[in-house]
Parts: sequence; structure tokens; C-alpha cells
Amino acid sequence: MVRTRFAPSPTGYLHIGGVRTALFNWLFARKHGGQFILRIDDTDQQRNVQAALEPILHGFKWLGLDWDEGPEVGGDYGPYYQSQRSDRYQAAVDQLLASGHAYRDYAKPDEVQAEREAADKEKRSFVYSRTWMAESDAQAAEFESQGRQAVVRLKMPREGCLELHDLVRGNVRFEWANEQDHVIQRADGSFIYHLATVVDDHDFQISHVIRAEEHLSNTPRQVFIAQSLGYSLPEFAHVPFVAEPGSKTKLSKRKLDKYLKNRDFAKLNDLGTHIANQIGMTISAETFNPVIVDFYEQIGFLPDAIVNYLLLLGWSLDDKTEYFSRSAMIDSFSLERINKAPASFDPQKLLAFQQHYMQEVPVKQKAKLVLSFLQQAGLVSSPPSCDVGPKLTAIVQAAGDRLTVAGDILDLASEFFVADQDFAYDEKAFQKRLVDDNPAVALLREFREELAAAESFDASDLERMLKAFVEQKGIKIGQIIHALRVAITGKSVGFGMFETLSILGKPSVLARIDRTLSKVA
RNA sequence: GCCCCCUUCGUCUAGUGGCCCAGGACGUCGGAUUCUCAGUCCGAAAACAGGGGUUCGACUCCCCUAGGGGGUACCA
Repeated sequence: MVRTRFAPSPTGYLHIGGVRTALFNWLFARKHGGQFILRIDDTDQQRNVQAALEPILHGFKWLGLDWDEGPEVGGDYGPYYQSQRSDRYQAAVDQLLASGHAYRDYAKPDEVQAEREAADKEKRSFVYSRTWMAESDAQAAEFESQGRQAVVRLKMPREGCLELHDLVRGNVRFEWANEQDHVIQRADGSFIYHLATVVDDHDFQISHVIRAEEHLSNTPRQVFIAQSLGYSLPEFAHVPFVAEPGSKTKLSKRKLDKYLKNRDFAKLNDLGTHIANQIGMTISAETFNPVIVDFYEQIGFLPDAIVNYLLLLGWSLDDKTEYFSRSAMIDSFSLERINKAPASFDPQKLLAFQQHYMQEVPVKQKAKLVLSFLQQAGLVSSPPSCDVGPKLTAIVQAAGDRLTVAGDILDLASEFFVADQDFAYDEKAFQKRLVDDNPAVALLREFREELAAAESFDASDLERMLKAFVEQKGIKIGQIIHALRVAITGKSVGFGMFETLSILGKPSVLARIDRTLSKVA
């Protein structure tokens, strides 16, 4: 039975690199009909674990990565919160102590530190002298009488080596002599991650530990713990981390300033803040940026786009397949095809996937996506009045592929939702197309009358009308259409002209032209 | 310092000794379409880190160097 896990710590946000690792775990479990488990790494967290966990669970749900055991769903192997598993960890430590695989160490931190520095000075690798190792209760009592406190350390082998087969890396070899007597329980009784994770993985019967590459070097000590406890070993697969844009350094949420210097990253970030501002979100770079999954939900990305992009960040099926449905990715996923080198996060490619998936969304559904942005921006009331539905459909239809992210609707179509007297003019466009000696102004005046007399405001009828008008005048369509666009939308760019006229409708179009004409005069 | 891992176009990648004077995708540049902007279509430039081996033959195997990254905590 395949059982995989992802262990988020409740930090209040879901990191994009973490999701990628989680995705691989999820995919592998689903592919083999196994379970995907969420375990909460809250050992060093204070209160508010639930509050800090909520956005993370929300992110998983939004992306469609469901878990079989863990918070909210429970399971037979719980508890799934590390903070509730201390008795298990204590039992493991006791067992290790009893079997001689660990010992109480009464060294003071600075004493160990001194040894470390001495080794450093002599250019040899540090190995703890075990000077304050208590081998008997009597010795322990003596150290304690000196006012010393104990930590529990692993009594690591000092010769031989460990050979491991990693499902991504292949065979890896470690010399035991290079390993320290790592601490597994602190002086205050709390437990170190490595101990906890080994115990949990065993208790949860995890079959495959799929985690970030940074844990590769930590694996020997974990193997030592597991073997000393008599556990059978899970398979390991160390996947490369997601790197910074244009770099090989691990992507982190703390180096935002640096990433913002990357053009593409900055562009994505700007898109986000632009939309956030329009919908009145109060944001800070701490909680709202492209490293955090929530960012994408807030500005109207599609989960499928993100998941597909992340899938290909370090994994590929072959030399041509780019788009994967959920079931296709589950079918074709394998650990063996995960790349060994870190892959850097490319905002442009993410956007390209988003564009592709957005193009596939049916108009009805796009209208729904877009509606919430218009409501948040205060352009449409909630609940919307009943004429909004058809109008929205027409707008989304007219927007076509211009809509990449749902939040784009605000730039694309806000003029359709403001009063005729209130839409704003792009002054540059106005100057270019509508200063009073521009011949387009007279044409506009004339065409206004034709529009007023029009019986139909269907896009196709309007197109026929303008073409006839243009032909009759002996001019090119460009000589009036740009002026018309500015006159009714205030902007120099937009949807197809005839769709725009049609969506606005006759009364609005006439009112807007009149308003513009009076501004020209 | 020591240990471990990694290294194909700007980026994501295909490539498991001859199919590769290296294929695809994003991006870039050029062109076409057009009422603008998108989109779409066509085309171009663009990479095997370097050096030694092994082999009839190396992007593919081995060694070295360089570069990058991770670990080395009473962090996870």
C-alpha cells in the first residue's frame, strides 16, 4: 500500500514550492491508489495553530489536492498534529536510551561549541568527545549535582557507511564518521524534528517519503533512528526544490525584495497588486506575493493552470506533452521522471499556462468568475440585478482571449458598468483622436445621427451600417473608428467596436457620444 | 573547513553510445491577419560548463577542474 505525506507547518500561508512537493506526493499516492496524508508540524508553534493552518488547508482545497487523513478528516493513525504526539516521541527516546543508541549528554552548549571551534581551527571535522555523556544513572546524578542539564543525543556509529537508494537521486553513500551525535531531545524535554518525523512516518505507515532535496543530507541520521528503533525503512525520493526566478537558489518567502528586481517576477507582482488595489484589498508584501498560493486565487488564476505549471517544474513525461488533465497527470506521473536539478520559477510560463486554461473555460463559467471581481470592485451590486447576467455574458464573449486572469476584467470592462456621465477619458487618447480640428469629430457627429436612427443594435447590423457610412464618405474605417472608441469608452484600446456598441446599447452610446462632443466643443 | 547533491537554448525540458551539425514549450525577434489591444498563423536567432580519458563513435560511460546548491544547530 502506498502512503505518502506532506507536513506543512502552520505558518499562515501556503508556499508555492511546498505545494509542488505536496503535488508530487499527492500524485504518487493517487496513481497507486494509496493515501495522501497531511501531518501538521506544529512542534515549535505556540497558540493559534488552527488560525495559521486554515489558509494552508484552504489552499489545498482550492487546488484540488485532497487528503485522506489529517486535519478535518481524521484517520486511523492519528493524532495528526505533532504537538499531540509527545508520548510517542518520548517512548521512542526511552527505547533508544535503553538500547544504547542514544545517551544523556550533560555538556553545556558553550562546551560543545568550544569543541566545534577547536576542530574547525585544526581543519578536521568535528566529532563530539562525549565527555559529558552519562553512561549510568550514578554518573547522571553527579552531572546533575553540578547543575548540569541533559539533552539526549544519538550515539552515532563512527565507522562504516550507509548506502541508500533514492528514487530520484539513485544510489547515495554517506560515511557514518561524518555524522554528529545529533540531539533528539532538548534540555526542556521537547523533541527535535528528525526524531519526530521518523516516529510519525513509521506510525502513519508512510511507504514513500517524498520531500525536498534539502533533507537528503539529513537522511542518514533519520535512517539511524529508524533502524535503531527497529522500524523498516520507507522508500526515499528527494526532489529538487523550486528555485528563484533565473537562479538556482531555493525560493523563499523572505527574499521578496530580491525577486522584485527580476522583471518577470515584478510584472506578475504588479499585476497582482494592481488587481488587489482595484478590489480594495488591503495587502502587504508579507501576505500577498507570487510566492504564496493565495495570491493566485485572489487575482483570479485557475487552479488547473497552477497545478499543471507546477507539475512541469521538475517533471516531464516526454518531449512534447505540455497540458495534462488531472486524470492524465495521475496516470502518467512517476518519481523516476523527476529531474535532479532545481528548476527555477518562471512567472512568464505560469502566465502562459493560465492563458491557455482560461481560453478553455466556457463563457458561462468565465462570467461567473469575473462577476465576483466586479462585485468586489463595487461595479456590480451583490446580488446582481437581473440584467447583469446577459450583459456579463456578452462582455466576456467580447473580451475573448483578452482575459487572462479573472481580475483582468476590471481593466478590460469597467467602463461598461459606470454611468454614461462618469466613465473616464484617457486624456492622451482624447487629444489624439478628438481635438476639435480633427476631421473625425465631424464624422462622429454625422454617424451619431445614423446610430440614432438605427433600428437594430446587433453587432453585425452595426458593422454593416458603419461600413456603408464609410463607403459613402469615401474614407477608411480607421478614420472614424478610433474616435468612436474613445467617444464611447474613453479608451484607445478595447474589444471589437461593434460588440462594444452593442453591449452599451443605443441610449448609452448616444449619451456618451453627446457627452464627448460637448467636451470637444 | 568538512560532507552530500546538481550542471543541455534566457527559462522549463527531450535525449539512457550512432536516429542529434541536439527536438518541444515559454519568452525574444521578424512577418501575416486586423478597427485598437489581445489572440491566431508562419518564420528566425538561441544550449550539451571546461579538460582529460573509454570507444570505430560520446550530450549520453569514467576521472579531474570550475561553477551552483544543500547540510553541517538544544531550526524545520
